[in-house]
Amino acid sequence: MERTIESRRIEEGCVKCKDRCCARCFDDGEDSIFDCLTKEELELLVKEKRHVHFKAGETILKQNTSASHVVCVKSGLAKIIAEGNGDKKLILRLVASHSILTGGGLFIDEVRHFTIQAVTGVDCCFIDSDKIYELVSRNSQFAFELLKLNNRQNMEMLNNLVGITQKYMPGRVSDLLLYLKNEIFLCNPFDTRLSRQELADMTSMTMESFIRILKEFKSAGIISVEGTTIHVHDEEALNLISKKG
Amino acid sequence: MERTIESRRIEEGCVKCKDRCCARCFDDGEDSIFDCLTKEELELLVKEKRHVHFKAGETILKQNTSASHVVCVKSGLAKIIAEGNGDKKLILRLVASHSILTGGGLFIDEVRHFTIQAVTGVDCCFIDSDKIYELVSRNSQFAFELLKLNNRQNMEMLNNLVGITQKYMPGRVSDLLLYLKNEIFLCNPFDTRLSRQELADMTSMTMESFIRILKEFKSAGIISVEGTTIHVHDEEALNLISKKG
DNA sequence: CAATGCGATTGATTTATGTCAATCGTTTTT
DNA sequence: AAAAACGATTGACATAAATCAATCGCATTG
Repeated sequence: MERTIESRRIEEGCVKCKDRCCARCFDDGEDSIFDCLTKEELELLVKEKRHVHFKAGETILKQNTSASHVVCVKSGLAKIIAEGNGDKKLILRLVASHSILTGGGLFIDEVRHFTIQAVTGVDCCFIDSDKIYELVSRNSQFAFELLKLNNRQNMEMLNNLVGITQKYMPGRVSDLLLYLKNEIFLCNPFDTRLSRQELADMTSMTMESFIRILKEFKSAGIISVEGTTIHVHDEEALNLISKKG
Repeated sequence: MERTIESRRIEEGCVKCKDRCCARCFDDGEDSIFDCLTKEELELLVKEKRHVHFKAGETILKQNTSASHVVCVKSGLAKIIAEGNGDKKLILRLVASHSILTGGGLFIDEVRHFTIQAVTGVDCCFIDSDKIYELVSRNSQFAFELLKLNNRQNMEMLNNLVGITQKYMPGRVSDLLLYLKNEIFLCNPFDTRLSRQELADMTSMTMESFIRILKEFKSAGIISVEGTTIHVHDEEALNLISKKG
C-alpha cells in the first residue's frame, strides 16, 4: 500500500509524541505555553491525550457543544468560525501549526463558543480540560502563560472588532491580506486554500463584494491572484489603504 | 458645609478601605476575584494602592499609554472606548461598580488598548500591575479567577463582534437595550446618563440612525424614553427583534 | 465528447445606513 | 428676558454594500 506525503508526516509526528509530546511539538512555535512545565507535569498532560487527524473540511470542534477538552494543532490549517443566526457566519481567524485552542468557554461555562474546522488536513491532540486546570494550580508560570495567551486573543478580537466596524471594504480586505501574509503564511506568494466565500467571511462582507475589491487591487497592480494563491506586490499600498479606512 | 449624597458615599468607602479594602469593596459583586486571597496577600495588594475619584467625563485610562496599573471601580459608571483612526470610536461596554479593569495589555505588552472614561462620578483604586503578577504566582486560585474574568471578557467581545457584524440596526439597538437593562442597571426605568451619541457609539451606528430606531421602538410601544432614562415595556419584542437580526 | 455541477466573476438593481443641513427644545449665559 | 449654546430630532439626499441574476471557466461525471 502506498503512502501519501500526508500520512508519512503524521507518523513522524507520532514518533515525537512518545516522549514529551506537547513540548516537542510546540518548542518552535511562538505560543509554546508548555515550555515551562516540568517533566512530570508534561507526563500528566500527555498521558491520556488523544491524537486525531482531520481531513480538510471536517469539523474539529462544534460551537455550543460542551467543552471538556482543549485542542493543540500540530500541523495543518484550521479556521475559527463564529456561527450566528441563520447561515450567517464570521471567520474569526485562522489557526496554523503549534497553537492551542480552548474553544472559548474554558474556565467559565464549559461550552464552546465557536466552531473550528479543518481547512487542510489537520493533526491535533485533544487534552482533557481538567489537566489544564490542574496545571494552572500546580505551576504558576503556566497560569501566567495561559493568561498571556488569553489576553493576546482578546486583543486580536478587539482589533478585529474595531477594524470591521470602522473601516470600509478596501481597508478590511487590506487588513485581511496583510494578516494572511504576515501572520499566517509568512511567505509571499501564499496559497490560502480558502474559497472566496471563506475569505469574504473573514471580513464580514459578501463574496461578490470581496471579489470586486480584489479585482480593484489586481487592476491597481497591488496584488496578483491565481486560484487560491495570492501574491502581494505592493505591501505599502495595502498599509496605506488599511490606515485610510 | 453641606455634604452631597455622593460625597458621603465616598467617605463610607474610605472607612472600609482602612482594613482589607478590596475584598470588602468587592464582596457583593459578581467579579470578586479577590475573595480567594489570604490576609497577607490582601495586605500586599492594598498597601500601596491609590484611591482616586474622577468626575463625570474625565478620562481614567487613556489608550496607548503604558499600563503599569490595574483599576478597580468601586462606585459609579464608566465606559470602555476603543479609539480608531480619525474620531471614530466604539464604546465596547460599560463598567459598573465592583469591576476590575486591566486595560487590555496586561501580561502582554504593558500598553493600554482602550480608553476608560467616567460617565458619572467614579471612585476607583489603582493597583500596581506587579502586585497582580506576584499574586498570580503565589495564589493559583487567584490566577484561576483572573483567567475566568479574562475569558468572560473575551466571550463578551465575541458576542459583540457577531452581533454588530451580523445584525441590522434594530437588532443591535435591541441588544443594547437588553444589555443596559439586564446587565448594567438591573432595574426597569433606568437612567443611562449617556447621550444619544454615546448610545450610538455602543452599536456602531450614527447618532441619527440610532435616534430613528429609538423612535420606531417608541411608536411601537416597546419602550418609552424621557431624556436619558429609558423604560422597557415589551422585553419580549426586543428579544424577538434581536433574534431576527 | 457532451453534460452536469460548482466556484468565480460580472452586471443591474435595491436597500440599509451614512451624510448633510435645518429645526426644535432646554439650558446656560449675558 | 434675550441670546447663545448645545443636544435631540427630523427630513432630504447620497452612497456603500447587499441582493439578485446571468455568465464564464473548469473540473468531474456519465
